[in-house]
Amino acid sequence: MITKESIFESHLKTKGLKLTPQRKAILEEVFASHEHFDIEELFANLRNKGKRISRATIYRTLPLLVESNLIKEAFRYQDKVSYEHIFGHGHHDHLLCIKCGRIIEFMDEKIEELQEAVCKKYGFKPTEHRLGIKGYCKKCISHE
Amino acid sequence: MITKESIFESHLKTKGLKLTPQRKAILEEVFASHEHFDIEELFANLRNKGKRISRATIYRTLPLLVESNLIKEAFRYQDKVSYEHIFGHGHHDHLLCIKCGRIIEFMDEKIEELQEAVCKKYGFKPTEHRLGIKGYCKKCISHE
DNA sequence: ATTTTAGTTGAGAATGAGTCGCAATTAAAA
DNA sequence: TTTTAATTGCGACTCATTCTCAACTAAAAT
Repeated sequence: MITKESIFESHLKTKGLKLTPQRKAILEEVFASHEHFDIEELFANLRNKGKRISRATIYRTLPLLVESNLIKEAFRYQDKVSYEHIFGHGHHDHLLCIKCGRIIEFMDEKIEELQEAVCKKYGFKPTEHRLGIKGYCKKCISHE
Repeated sequence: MITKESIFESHLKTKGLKLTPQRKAILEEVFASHEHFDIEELFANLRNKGKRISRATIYRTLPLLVESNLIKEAFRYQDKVSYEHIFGHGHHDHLLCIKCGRIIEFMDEKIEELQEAVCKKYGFKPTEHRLGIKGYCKKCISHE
């Protein structure tokens, strides 16, 4: 069975790296919720569970999770990078409320196709794409 | 006649600010080429033309140009923010080659419409959207 | 004309996210 | 048991960006 642990471990193996307790703890914490998260939150959550893992280790581990295709950088908001899961989640884009910070995920197959078509037109081989729409969510419009 | 100067000046006026020589020089330099630029480049270009304007002033001025709707943040690449013109240029999105750094601008009316539709669906009032596709450009694919 | 008032600037200090060097630690392989 | 190589935490460091502040406009008020 393919689990996030097995994916992570095999990626580490290809780089001659080990699945240490710290890396395992970070992996678990990352997948402990389904929310977007940033590094500072992750650090704090680990602390709250008594895991004293240094920021440096977290900063070193997240790129490994990204390379493993388990998570990805989702967007930036107020100069912080937010990450989200890939494992167990389909691709989607984001609406981001600039007033309350709410994040709405959406997925539009037609938009995806059109993006493909654009790439084809320019002979471009995409590896990643990101569509982010900033504005005001329903609640924040009505409370204005 | 509406010029970038008049737009900038009237925006400044609404905030009780003045169009100083420094701000004017920055405005001109920003529009001196049609390329994307980052702050360090702008600073260097001004220096090369003998204008010794401090980084602080540039950092203070760019947000004013953004508020004036003359320029906008286009994308981030290697932790640098790239800006581009709005004045005199239609909206477009970007293909960014992660090998050679080439930027291809594109615009797809259909994608724009679909984004509008998504916003409508969620009762979301968009103020800005950004679609960036990273990958390999034509040249970099064939040279691999 | 002189003074007030308020915005502006440059220099450098301060901030803060992210990175790096290093000595101590761990664990697998020999 | 020894060797070897990866790993960790700490704190120093970097680098973009922001802030502070004293000196400097320039327009408005007197």
